[in-house]
Amino acid sequence: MPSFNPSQNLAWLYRGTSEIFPNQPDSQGVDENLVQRMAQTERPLRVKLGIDPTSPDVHLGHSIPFRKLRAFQDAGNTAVLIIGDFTAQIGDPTGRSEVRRQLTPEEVKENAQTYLDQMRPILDFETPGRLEIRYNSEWLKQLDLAETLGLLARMTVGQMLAKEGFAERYNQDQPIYMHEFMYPLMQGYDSVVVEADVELGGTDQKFNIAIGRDLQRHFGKQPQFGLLLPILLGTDGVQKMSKSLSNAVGVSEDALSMYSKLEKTPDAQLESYFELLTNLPLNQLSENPREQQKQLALEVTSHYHGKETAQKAQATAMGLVKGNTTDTETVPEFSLSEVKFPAKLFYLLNASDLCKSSGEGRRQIQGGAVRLNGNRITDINLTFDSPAELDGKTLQVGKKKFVRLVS
RNA sequence: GGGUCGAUGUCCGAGUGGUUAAUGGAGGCGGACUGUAAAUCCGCUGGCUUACGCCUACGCAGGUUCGAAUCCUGCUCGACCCA
Repeated sequence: MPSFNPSQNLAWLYRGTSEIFPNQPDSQGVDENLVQRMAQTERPLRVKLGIDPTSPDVHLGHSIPFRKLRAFQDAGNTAVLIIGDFTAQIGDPTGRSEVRRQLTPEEVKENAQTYLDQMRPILDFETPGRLEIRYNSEWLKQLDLAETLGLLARMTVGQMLAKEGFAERYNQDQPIYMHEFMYPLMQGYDSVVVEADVELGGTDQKFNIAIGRDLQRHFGKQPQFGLLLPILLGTDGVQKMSKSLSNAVGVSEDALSMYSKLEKTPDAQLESYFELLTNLPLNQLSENPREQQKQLALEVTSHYHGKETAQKAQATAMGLVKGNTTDTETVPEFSLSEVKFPAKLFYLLNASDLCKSSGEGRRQIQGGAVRLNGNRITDINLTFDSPAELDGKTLQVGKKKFVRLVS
């Protein structure tokens, strides 16, 4: 049973929350005031979060609703995680998404598993009754045409076209396929089936979550609350965090690169990163932005790698900047055994993934970005005859990409 | 179903027979500066371990030409208008 008490500190609920709806703080109604719903419901609330199993790469942006979900778990509620294996075929039409390839059940399962593994540091998987995982193909696959039409009949074309993603695409003369209109309805139907009390999502999910409420009412269920969380901006501080925009910090990245990326968080981004990615009290942060960057990087890296590793990463990162290549414990290794010698330097850059192509490797060398053990190298044709020449040395591109060469 | 227009590199967008990986912008990467931030300035921004060379590129497939992203034919896809 939830041990919720309205008088207790609700900071965990509101921290980093963009909007809760419906929201009538003065109301005693369990359908209008989430606090009342929590207080008056004699069972754990069912808090729903849907995930898209198309890409198994999870970054800090994805972690935000999970962190909130964890907070609900800790308050005694049940996290209902929906794996959107059926909806994944369509894709949420917020962007310019198109028809997607249907994933095989095996792929879905594998992606979902990978996804969950990466969320392990965040979510409570252990406590009985705190986590429920469902695949939405379980019920969506069963819908027949009559039922589907019933769902479609809940919405007008005008309402659909008012949705953010659709409106933009419509105005930009981009194609919108009929079946994409089904996405919000299917997501809403998920809420009906799992009897969600609360659905978490980014602010871009408001429309979909609202439809969930409509459908729940239509099917005679108690409507859910929507709890919206801000979309995390990427490390560029401009666009939302996304792997394809290469401004993301992956939750499964090694400690050093995670630390290094977060350490250069733009000043303007610091506060929201602290608010959304840590539990640190915001009024106790250092005044100095440089110190804040370090604190943030250390804190978040600790979540995923443990405090000790995070501290080592910090020490290594600070050392590497100064050209110190001795304390390289947390620097990823690259084995020279797969390389054919003699080997050109630019080839090594490519092979070790420091550069995306050997062409880029050449350019980086020309641009003065490449260092070996801290010494800048500008000779494009530099060639090494044997692994022995390189064993134990640190190869670096730019300020944050390092690799330790081992034979 | 008919008509009109359109499809170019990560994105936007020039180019409408001829040195050319293809103007420009954005973004990205790198350098200087700095606080591994911002701002600013500068450079790079298809691929290839044998690089004054080879390969792949302007929706797809053919064709015309010494030569095409640019011309022709067919196809695919999109937008708009008409039905």
